[in-house]
Amino acid sequence: MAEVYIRVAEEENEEPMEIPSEDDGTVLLSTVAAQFPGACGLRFRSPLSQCMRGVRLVEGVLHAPENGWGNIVYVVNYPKDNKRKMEEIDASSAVKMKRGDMKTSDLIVLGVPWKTTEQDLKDYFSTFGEVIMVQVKRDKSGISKGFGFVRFTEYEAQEKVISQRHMIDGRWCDCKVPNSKTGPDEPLRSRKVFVGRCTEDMTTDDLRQFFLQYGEVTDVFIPKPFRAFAFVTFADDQVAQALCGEDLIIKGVSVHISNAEPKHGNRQYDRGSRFGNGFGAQAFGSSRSGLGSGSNNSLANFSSFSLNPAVMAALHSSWGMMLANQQHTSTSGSTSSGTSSSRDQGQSFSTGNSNFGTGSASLSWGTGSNSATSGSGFSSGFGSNMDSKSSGWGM
DNA sequence: GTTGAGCGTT
Repeated sequence: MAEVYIRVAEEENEEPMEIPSEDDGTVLLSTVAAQFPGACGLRFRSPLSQCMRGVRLVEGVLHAPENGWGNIVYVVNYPKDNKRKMEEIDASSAVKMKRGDMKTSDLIVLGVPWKTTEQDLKDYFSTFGEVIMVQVKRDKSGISKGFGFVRFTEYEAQEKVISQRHMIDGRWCDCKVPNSKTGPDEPLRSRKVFVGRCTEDMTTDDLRQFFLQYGEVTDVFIPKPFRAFAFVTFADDQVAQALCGEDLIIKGVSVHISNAEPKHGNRQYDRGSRFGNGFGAQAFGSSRSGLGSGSNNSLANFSSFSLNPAVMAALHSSWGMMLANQQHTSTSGSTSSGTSSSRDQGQSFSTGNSNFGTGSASLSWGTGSNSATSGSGFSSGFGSNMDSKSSGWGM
């Protein structure tokens, strides 16, 4: 895929600047931020729905909408919904940059077919960047354990690889930073929430799209077979914590958000994980994102609210809306025949990304008449910057 | 029907 330029502007009708994509067609947030300091994302007006849509952002990489970047103008998102307070933002995003250390690490490759060799893995992953290590884990007799490791030279390649699934020798594989690497230096409080009362028609993409309005989503897990719950992991633990206790409406169904309990056998240290419901006078001690943390004493009174106001707005406005969306978006054939045991490496066809962007407005979440609801309680606290563009953050 | 799969020679 060749490098292209996408048009980006500070506001919808301002003069756009052309910004280069990467070779794989993605655009790095850092590239955007180089021209628009403090930028935290992009949005655009969907030609179909005429609503603003968020550009998918995974670990600093912006992914084109389903039909490519096209010729439309993308609008820069800033923390705190467009009101530039550059000094602060610059400082915090600088911190953020430094913190999200750009070093590569080994990635675990899960679900690798028994027959796949090191060479196969290397051949496959080399399309993303220079591969400096691959291994397939085997038992004493040389039989593959069904997972392996890969390491890239470029961090960009790593991020890209983590952000998608991989078809390797006929199976879908996931790549992640291995458990052994996460935790020690990365605080890793609960960035993950438990989503109870899910219905069977909620796909991982549905959940990802929905929760994107609150913050960057790094993982969605839906147990199979259907068990009426799911897990959603955010990039920012404060977003996750803020949602706990909420009842949110997804596809017309009320789901309940609570803390994800530590997975059995997962020795990640957790702390402060017993919130009953949402906003109890819990000081979220964590603060791994620059937003609203540190230095800004004027927010001290709101310490338990020290979130992105857009999250608050989104939380608040998510009450009465988003009913009416019961249409099942052609995701049939998903969980196909029999339960697959991992022993025989069976794999059900869990359709990857079916309903993104295009599919004629199947997802009208979070958009629409937000501003109508925002007249209530919170507006006093955060004032002007959330009324006109309440949906600007996520979608 | 409200708590997840699988995680590396040491």
